[in-house]
Amino acid sequence: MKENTPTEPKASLNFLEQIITNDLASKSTGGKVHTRFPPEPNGYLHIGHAKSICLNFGLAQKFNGKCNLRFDDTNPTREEQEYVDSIKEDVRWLGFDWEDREYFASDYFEQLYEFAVYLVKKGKAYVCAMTAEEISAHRGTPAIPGKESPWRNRGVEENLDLLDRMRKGEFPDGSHVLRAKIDMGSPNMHMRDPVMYRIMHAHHHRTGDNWCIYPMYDWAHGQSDYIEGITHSICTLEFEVHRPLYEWFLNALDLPHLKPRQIEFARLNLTYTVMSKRKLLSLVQDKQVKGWDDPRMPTISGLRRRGYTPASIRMFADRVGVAKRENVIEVGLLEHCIREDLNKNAPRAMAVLNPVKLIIDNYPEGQVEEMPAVINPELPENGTRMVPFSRTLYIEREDFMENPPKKFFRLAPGAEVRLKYAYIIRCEHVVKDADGEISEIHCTYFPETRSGLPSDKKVKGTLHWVCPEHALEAEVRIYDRLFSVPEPEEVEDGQDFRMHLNPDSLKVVKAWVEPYVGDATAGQHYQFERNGYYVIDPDSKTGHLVFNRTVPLRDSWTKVEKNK
RNA sequence: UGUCCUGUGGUGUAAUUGGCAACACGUCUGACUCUGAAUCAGAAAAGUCCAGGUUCGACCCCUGGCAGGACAACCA
Repeated sequence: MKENTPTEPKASLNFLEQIITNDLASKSTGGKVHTRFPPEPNGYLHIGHAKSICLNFGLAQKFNGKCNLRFDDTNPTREEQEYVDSIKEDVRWLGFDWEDREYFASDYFEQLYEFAVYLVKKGKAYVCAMTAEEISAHRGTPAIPGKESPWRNRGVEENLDLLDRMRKGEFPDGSHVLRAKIDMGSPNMHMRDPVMYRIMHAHHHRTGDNWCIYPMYDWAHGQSDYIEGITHSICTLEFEVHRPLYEWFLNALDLPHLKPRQIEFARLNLTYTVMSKRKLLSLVQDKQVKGWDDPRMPTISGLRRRGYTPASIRMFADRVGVAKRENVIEVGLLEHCIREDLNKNAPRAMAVLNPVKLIIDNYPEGQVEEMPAVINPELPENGTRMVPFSRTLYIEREDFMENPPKKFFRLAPGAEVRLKYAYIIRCEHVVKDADGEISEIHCTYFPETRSGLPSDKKVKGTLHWVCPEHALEAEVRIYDRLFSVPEPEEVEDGQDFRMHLNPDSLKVVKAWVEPYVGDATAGQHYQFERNGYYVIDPDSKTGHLVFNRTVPLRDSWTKVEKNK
């Protein structure tokens, strides 16, 4: 089937594009742009990472450069192959290609070690035997300068020997570290002799037991960027204070080639959402959600299962923009992006989620008509599907009111509406059960108003419907926002963000859907007309359809009602 | 009582570098409609954190405040 692919030109440049444009003009990066997306494989990617992925790969695309995928795997105690796999799947799913440039910081361990030896020989690094607690105590606070380590002025030969023995495994964890010799009095904490290597006798997912010393982030990252020929190393704001250190290492190494430059941007925040890995993990562990790919999670795998498309997420990343100021994006924008994509591309179907029986008294018993229905009015060339119509139907319970308010365009005693793709009907009377609940709505139909026939008869409302005889039963999972307040992380001391969990974030209902969706497979999107966008969940099996609600249609009627 | 970063409609991002603020989402009207969707037309909404200064002219430059954020893992 044909699909709509939205593209939009962008006039002005964001601050990253401006920097790159200038660098290109001045040839300061050799006329090249080379970025990287550097996840640590210790968890699942979320929508915030998607922003970074779109930024890094997008910038490379826009300026005819390249973008690497690099796993920042310098801490063997937290990282696993499982995460490497999920990250690759997510980046690929988002639509980006790192070609053969799949790298791991752990590939550079040997090179990094040689760099470290160089710094030791230059007198710019030393082995320190203080405990973690002592180092911490000596470091001071942001407002109070630190004190120098007693080991700071050891000779080069001794440092070399100690470093060598650290690598060989002669020392237990925590007994020594290699530190850069910078300035314990620096107002920047990160410059107070930062740790470069720590001893960890741990098995690494890629290097196995080859190493028992592992580089710290600050020591590994910039040098990895350099090794890969990265020109613009784009990261989030919290690394801003690390930049002097990033540059210090690169300078101290007296490197022959072009040095990368670190540029920071403000991370994504979303209303009604938490984004920190720790908090997301706690939701999984406490079983508040069913896993990392629960459709309520802001993880890429969760959004995918929810029914978000790669195009919608890319569009979102484009529209939120990039800057250096803290921001909180309204989820409404994300929802708008998926609606825009799905409106243009998702086939329509009729589904009734909360049925009430409707009987057309003057329609021949036993007769079934196949009504042609447009698959997608935005893509008329995709044709029509046939929907069976009969004397007894299901319509949505909320589409009928015995005592309707004014401007209620739906069904009510004496009122006329169109059944979409079929006939105009008039409600004659209702039948109630013992509890006073409406069990049948009786109507008459006007044969000359059959869809497609010329008829002057006009009605204000159009209802969707389903024929119980032919409809398929389905499980529908109606998802809503996971949190009930815009900023769930804003809690008072002693309170927990989980107090803001939305108790109604998932409702499971039984529904009836028209037959033509029957042979669709997991991941297929639909618009249930007048209701919302849905996607077939991987749990779906033949004979047991499962749909997830991605997002409801905009609804100005219930909005009007609510505002009363 | 340290260092660094950031302050533009409700939200986010612009203003081609000093020429009286634009776009998107949202909101509100109205049109159209066999989806109360989509689409189309229109409106309200900031005078750019504050106070000075430079200038014919400041969101943009200078000075001083104020507010918010980041930084004290052998995490990334």
